[in-house]
Parts: sequence; C-alpha cells; structure tokens
Amino acid sequence: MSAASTGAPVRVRFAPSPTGLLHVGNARTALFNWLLARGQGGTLILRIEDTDTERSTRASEDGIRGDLQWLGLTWDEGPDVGGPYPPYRQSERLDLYADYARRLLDTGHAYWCFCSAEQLERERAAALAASAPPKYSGRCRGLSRAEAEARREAGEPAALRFVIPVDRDVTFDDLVRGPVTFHTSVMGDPVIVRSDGGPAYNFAVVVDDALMAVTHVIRGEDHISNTPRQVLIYEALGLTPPTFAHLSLVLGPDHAPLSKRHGATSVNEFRARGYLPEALVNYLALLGWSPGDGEELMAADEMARRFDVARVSHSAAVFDTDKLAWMNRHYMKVCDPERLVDLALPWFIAQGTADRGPAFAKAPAGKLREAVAAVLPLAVGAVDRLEEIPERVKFVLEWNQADAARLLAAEPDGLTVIAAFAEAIADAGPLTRESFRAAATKAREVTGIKGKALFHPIRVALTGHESGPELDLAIPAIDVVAGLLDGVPSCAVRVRLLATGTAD
RNA sequence: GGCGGUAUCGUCUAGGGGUUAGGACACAUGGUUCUCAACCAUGGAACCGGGGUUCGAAUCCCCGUACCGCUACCA
Repeated sequence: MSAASTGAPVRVRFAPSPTGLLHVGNARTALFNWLLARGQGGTLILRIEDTDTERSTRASEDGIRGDLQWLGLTWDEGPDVGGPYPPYRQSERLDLYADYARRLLDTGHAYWCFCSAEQLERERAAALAASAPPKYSGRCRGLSRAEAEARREAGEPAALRFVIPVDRDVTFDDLVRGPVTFHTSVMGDPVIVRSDGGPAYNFAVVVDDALMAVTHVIRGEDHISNTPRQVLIYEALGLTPPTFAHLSLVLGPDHAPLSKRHGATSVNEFRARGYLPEALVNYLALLGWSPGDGEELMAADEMARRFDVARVSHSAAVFDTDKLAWMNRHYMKVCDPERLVDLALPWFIAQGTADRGPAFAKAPAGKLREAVAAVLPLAVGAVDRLEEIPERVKFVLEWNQADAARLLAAEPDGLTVIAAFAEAIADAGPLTRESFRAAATKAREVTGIKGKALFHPIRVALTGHESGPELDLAIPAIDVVAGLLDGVPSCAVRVRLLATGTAD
C-alpha cells in the first residue's frame, strides 16, 4: 500500500479557482483526491481559491460545485458545509495571511519590494535575451527595514517577497514520481503578498494547507515547479509540509494540453451532451490509473477501495472520446430503466420543441414518461449518448404513409409481401413478438418469399425506414406509443394503410 | 535559454533482468436462416535512439532525441 495508509487520518483537498467551468483535467484531480479520501476513510476538503479577484466569480464557484455534485464527488468540509477549519474561501481568510506574512517579515524571511511592473518586465526581457534565467534580481532585498517602512508610510506601493535561501537543494518526495530535487539558484524571490494586499498563490496554499491540516496534496503537474518554493515557506514558518503527489496532465489527440479546440473540455459540456456521470468518472479514473488486473468497468466506490496513488501513471494521457463513448454505452445499458427514463426525458422535451413532426413533447404530460419508457429499449446500446436517443427512435412517431409507400415501391416484391402480411394480421390487433412471427410465417407461406426479401418490406411498412432497431423490439414500442398518443398509427394500421394502396 | 518531469500497439494501460510483451478502446474480417447498431469470434498492431552493466536489457545506469511543465504582483 502507499504511504497514504500509514499514520494520521488522510486529509486531502480540492482547491479550484472559480474563474470558469470545471475542466475535465481538474475534475480528474478532484476525483483522485476523492478516491484517496474515500478509500482511506479520510476527509476531502473543498477550498475555493479566489484570491484573483479580477477573474473569480460566485457563479463559477456555484457551477463547479454543481459539477462536482453531478459527478458524485462529495466533500466533507467546504464553504457550503463548513468544517473545523473555516473559512473555506481564500477571500475570507485575508486576516490569516496577513498574520503569517507578518511573521515572515519579522523573522527576516520576507522583505518589501518596490520594483515597478515595467522595471521587472524590462529585466525579465533582458535576462531572456542574454540566455540567463529570468528570475527576480533581488534588488530590494538589501533595503533596510526602516527605509522600507518609511517608503510604505509615504504611500509607495510594495509587494512582499519571500527570501529564497542561497545555494541549497530542496528535495521533496513525490508520491507518484519519487524524490524530486530543485536547486535554489534557479528560483527568484517569489511575491507572497501582492501590492494590492492580496496573498499570492504560493503563499496562500501553504498557509491554508497547513492550517487545514492537509496531509496529502494531490494536484496537477503544472504545480511541481512551485513545490520547492512552498516547501521553503513551510520551513520558514516552522511547519511540516504535507506529502505531495503530482498528476500528469490530460492532453488532446494532437498531444497538446486539452483545450476548447479539441471539443468538449468542461464537465458541464459532457453533461449537456448526454454522458452519464458514472461513465465520465470511470473513464477519468482510468486516465492515469489502473487497478493492475485489467479490470476497467468499476463503480466509484470500488475504485476507491482499490485506489493507490503510487500506482498512478507518470506520463501524460491523451483523452480518448471513443473510449468514453464506449463506456457511456455500457453505463446506459446497465442503468436502471426508471432512472434512464428520467435521464432521457429532458432530451425528448428539448428536441421535441423543434419543428420535426409529432414530437413526444406534444404528448399529454402524464403520458410522455410512458411513451419514452416504451421506446427507450430501441436506443439503448445503439447510441453513444442520451442526446442521440430521440433521433434514434423518432421513426416510431414520424411514420409517414407517403414516404413508406415510396420506399416500399422500390422493393421488388414489396406490395406482394405487404398484402399478404396485412391479411395475416388483419384481426391480430396490437402486434406482439409472437403474432408478428406468426404473421410473417404466414406471409412467407402464401408468397413463397423469404429472408431479407420478406423482412425488408415489412420493416419499411412498420417503421418507414430501411434500417433501424430489431423489429422484435420496435413492434411493441410502436404499439404502446400508438395507444398512448393521438396521431401515432399502430403497427397494424400502418400495414393496412400501405396494403390498401391509398397512398398518393 | 535554464531547471524539472515524462517516454510499451493509433489511444488508455499491465508487466519489469530470461514472457509467444498481456488487457481495453479504435480498426479489419467473419458469425448471429431481417438490416444498421449491439453482441460473439478471429486478426493486424508496441517496448524512442545510442552506448554501458550483465551469461542475458523492453526492464538497471549514462548520453541523446522528442514531448510536457515551470521560469508572473495567475492559480
């Protein structure tokens, strides 16, 4: 087992910035935290990192929370549920940061920097041009405390910088990568308090993770280079760093970090396209993790039971929509029928408002559910997403006598077959699988036509299409819906209309 | 540029000093006395390159290459 199973109870956190939608890459980070917490009987904290007041919005925070809930990634402490270490929004923890910043200043671990943005940018550009590491020069480090205070009194804007020790190796043991070492010579003194008084990321995380007693920090690989700075801040504050685990990034098919131009990237979009949450969760978990025995289809709680951060892949993974689609099909197949009706209903309503014939949405409210339930088996297993279901089953409603007659005319023995079939089912009433088989058999005996030449015309007569779900499945659905909704002819009626040749 | 990370079928991955290098998605072919789809069967498909260590390297070490990240008063 991983180091996670030893020592104090696991406390992990997911700390999104509320600056937009929840990206699937971040959702995966949240998921891995959740898996560790649930697998170890630990605690998952939701912390909102909204120190970037320019871009953070409450709407985004609400959206992220909604997406996490939809995915089933529950948290134990957070801005909405509270917990023993409030508050859980960084914007509400400013006093805490000020306090710790003061400590660093007082102990000589931080100093005021008065350099202007333009000045900094010039130096940066110059360093880059000279092929030198573009780190902060440390110019203000030499300022005396008294002089700095005087300039601040005078109203000069200043940022607080953390002192990076000279010539030292900083090593931390990454749970997924093993020991990682950085030398301090490549790090400039990072800003920990911006000139507007707000805490900078590298400082706020340290204070928060320490104060919230976080034991494991599981986050994206993009933070790995920040980690040594944070370790140094822990040290300066006399705090013990948590255990780190850095997850590789999620890439698009072109091997570039997954972004909008690759299509859907936010959890929200996947939901809108008709993916089931359990499919997305299962897929995301397998992006970088595997239980090791080839098992792939697993419920979230089972994955949690088997999850081990140490088994997480070191390399970046390409997001494969095909495999996600396969999983989604699977989860639609095993979904409880009642639940699937609830999930599919909104798509029938949304798409029914379009101008495409007698849509389900026009059904009497009480009957819509039953109609969708009757028709759902035709689509399960045949479509990738909930969104595609109405299109797949619309033939049940949209049967059109003229179209069917036209298709039938193209069949060599079309009329002959249908005439015989109609006679065979004349008094059968609603078709069942049994009576359908019997009528087809009779039609074959009468006409001598069999196989595809027999069934194809029947298919056209019943569905108005040349292909589609199995007739055995379609027939009961058509008849159930015909009984429920006005204007939908039953199977028997469809056949009779064509057989009597009244079309056009 | 510097620093850090990563490298097994097209993709996700298992394995890890001696294996016919395994599975899944996708793909191809066939089957299911009605078609797509689904389902089932079969098949093609991989250890980045070069050195070293070793009886033996895809596996350990080094170098190179490629890709990714960081190098912000964004997180």
